[in-house]
Amino acid sequence: MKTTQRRLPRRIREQQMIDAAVTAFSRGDYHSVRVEEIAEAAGTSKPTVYHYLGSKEGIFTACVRREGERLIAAIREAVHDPRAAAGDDPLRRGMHAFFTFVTGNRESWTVLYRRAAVQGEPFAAEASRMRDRVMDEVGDLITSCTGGLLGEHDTKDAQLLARIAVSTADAFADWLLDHPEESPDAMAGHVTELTWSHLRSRRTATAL
Amino acid sequence: MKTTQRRLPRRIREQQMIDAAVTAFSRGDYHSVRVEEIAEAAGTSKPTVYHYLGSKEGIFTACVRREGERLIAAIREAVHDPRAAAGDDPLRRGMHAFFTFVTGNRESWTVLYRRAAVQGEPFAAEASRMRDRVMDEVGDLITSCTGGLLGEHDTKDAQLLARIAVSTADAFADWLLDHPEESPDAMAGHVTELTWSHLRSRRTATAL
Amino acid sequence: MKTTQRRLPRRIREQQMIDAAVTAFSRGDYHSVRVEEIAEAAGTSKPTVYHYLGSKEGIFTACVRREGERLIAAIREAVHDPRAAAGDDPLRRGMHAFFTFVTGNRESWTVLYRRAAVQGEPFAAEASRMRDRVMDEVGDLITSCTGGLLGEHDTKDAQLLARIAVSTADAFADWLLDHPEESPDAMAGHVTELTWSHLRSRRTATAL
Amino acid sequence: MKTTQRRLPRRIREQQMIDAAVTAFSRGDYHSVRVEEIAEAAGTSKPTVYHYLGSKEGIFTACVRREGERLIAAIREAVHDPRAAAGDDPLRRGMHAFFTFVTGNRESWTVLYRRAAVQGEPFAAEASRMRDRVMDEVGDLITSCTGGLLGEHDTKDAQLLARIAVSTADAFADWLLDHPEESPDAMAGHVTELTWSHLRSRRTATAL
DNA sequence: CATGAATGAGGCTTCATTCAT
DNA sequence: AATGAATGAAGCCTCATTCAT
Repeated sequence: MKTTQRRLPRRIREQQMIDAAVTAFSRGDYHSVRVEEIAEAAGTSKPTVYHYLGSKEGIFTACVRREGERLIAAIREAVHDPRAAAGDDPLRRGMHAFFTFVTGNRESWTVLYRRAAVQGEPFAAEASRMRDRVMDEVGDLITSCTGGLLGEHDTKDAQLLARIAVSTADAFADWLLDHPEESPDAMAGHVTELTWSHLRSRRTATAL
Repeated sequence: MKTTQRRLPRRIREQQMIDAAVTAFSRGDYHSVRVEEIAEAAGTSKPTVYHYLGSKEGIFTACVRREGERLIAAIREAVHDPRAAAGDDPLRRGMHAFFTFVTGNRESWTVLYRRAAVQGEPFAAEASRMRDRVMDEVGDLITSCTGGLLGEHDTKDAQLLARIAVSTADAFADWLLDHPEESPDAMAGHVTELTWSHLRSRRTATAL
Repeated sequence: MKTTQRRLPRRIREQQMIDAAVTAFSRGDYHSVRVEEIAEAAGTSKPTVYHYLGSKEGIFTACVRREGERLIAAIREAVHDPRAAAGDDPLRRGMHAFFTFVTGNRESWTVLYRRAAVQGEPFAAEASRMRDRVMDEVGDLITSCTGGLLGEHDTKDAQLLARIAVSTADAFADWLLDHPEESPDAMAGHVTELTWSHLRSRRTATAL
Repeated sequence: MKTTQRRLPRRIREQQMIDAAVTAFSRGDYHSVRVEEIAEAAGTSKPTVYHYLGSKEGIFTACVRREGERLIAAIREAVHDPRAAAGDDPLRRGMHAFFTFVTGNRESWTVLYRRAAVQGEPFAAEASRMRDRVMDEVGDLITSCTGGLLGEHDTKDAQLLARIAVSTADAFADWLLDHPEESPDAMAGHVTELTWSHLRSRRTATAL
């Protein structure tokens, strides 16, 4: 029984396409993905995909944009969550949301983080930009939650810490894949812990 | 005037080809690299490349193998360096060698670490194997240098720490690209520092 | 704000479509024109265009037919113009009308004269037929206005002269594009002049 | 029996390709020609065509260039022919060579003269340039052979006359296709005759 | 050893055309 | 009357790979 409908409104089809594309691009390099496989997975044909998303690069860009925005939104919502307990740590909440996204949306994360690291290919430009925006978001999170802790070079230090946090989260997420017995929540705690620990060690060091 | 010689002995030509290929594969996906461009960069023609390395996959495999072995050898040599001072920390020396390789051989590292992260492509198998061997090497390094510190789950914990160390090193190396004012040596120290710090924090935690 | 009206009577919409199509077909080959662009320029959608004109070939045919008839009608009206002065030369009037059309309706003329010169394409059949009808019209004009001047092979000679007149008019029209300082009227006079001059020279030549 | 050889030197294959392409482009619009048909007609495969000529546009450009140069060379050789009789008219010789080319190389002429008249397509740029060069060549021919006859606006007038001569030759050549009984030589004579007759009529007119 | 010549296979993209509403 | 949705078919171009010299 095919559940995929014929004749869907554009908005829905477009999302299905991006869903399929995220999966495809997470599985292999940009160049190893064939547009046809995306079309089939989305229950349509190549021409429709081109009609909506313009080009293979357009497909990729749409993926990166949608998933990047989702991740950033997830972090922000967690940080500003009005239901959070009063004494709760916003940095912890933000990092938790971040790690939850990274582990719970492997495919999105792979596209965002891994596929951006290619030089000189036009399709990588958007990915690279989005990668930076994500890094900045985490950096801002750290900055805004640790005022004063970092000393003079706040922004720069926060950026480096953000990179470390992100790559650590990535390593943890990878680890989870091979070790399903571990609890993601515990892992999330550790990412936050490590970040805090780095922060504390910065207090004594004049510069990293 | 071409400086590349005609009629070189096989071993030399092969190395030139692999040099060219590492550069090429570091610049973009496996699929975005054309065999012809490798041949040209190596100062030969396509048929010769095929004669020596067999296929595109063979070229890639040769790259991964050579660079992987070089990295592993570099770590081992540093750890067992007979010229090292008596009180010197072997873990520190090993991590330093590792980080030195990662930053000093960007192209090799990119091929080794980034191009391996693709599923379902035959060419990725060797890379994935080599990636694991590198992780294991770092894991062994940690294990052998911290006997007792990690508690019961020594090996497993060491592996996780190795992953974090490697991904952190990768993040630092990236950071260096955007911040040339930082000293690679200082960064190397920090990678080691962070690893140690994680190790210490493990002593108190019941399980990661 | 779209100025094109929705829900127009069929005849009007059809004319708008043909207008748009003539413009489109004058700009490039038959094959370089997309039906969608015609639909858009006509303020409708593709299905409507198909509903009215049947197929791309149908669109092209409609253009050729309409513009061809317009040109022929223009010549005839000029020749038989009841308001023309008594001693006026009908050949001159006809040639003038012809040239006026050619320069004043560049797009129509381009479709009629240039797009017909393709072999083996079904869409060219109608254009070719219309091209011949136009030639014949000019040939008839010459024949009917110069009875006796041409000698025995009247019709054949008139046809050749018609071809020369037409291609000369085309050359003049092209020339006008690059030299806006020239007056179309003067050019029209010259086309007629040249035709007359050829006619006179035929009188003495035994055979062209 | 296939006469086409496998494994030909590049220079030869390239010429065969251009031969095939001229034929193909003369038969229909640029867009109606498929690269594969050119490859087949040249006894090769598409990739080889692309390897040598780069792109469809490159194929077209190569045709226009080669045939244009041939035509221009033919005119020049005829004009400067050292074997020509002393009292012979160079204009007549040049026009004869021109007309001989136009009728004897229908396909080349069609590509040069007809396929250039498309706006806004990149492939037409070279054709347009070559078309102009041919016109200029004929214009120069007229100028250099009629010093003083044209009055003050020599160059401009010569250009207009060149256009008329060319379009007339085109009309004659077309006519010959439908009337094989006519002698090309006689036609060539008429083209020259008409050009001279126009020239003479210019002597009295102050400006065309 | 070395390479110029050649191609099968496959991917991106476009377009005329139809359907269902 | 009108159109948003959808696609089969086809064309341009690239690339890994093989021969024959």
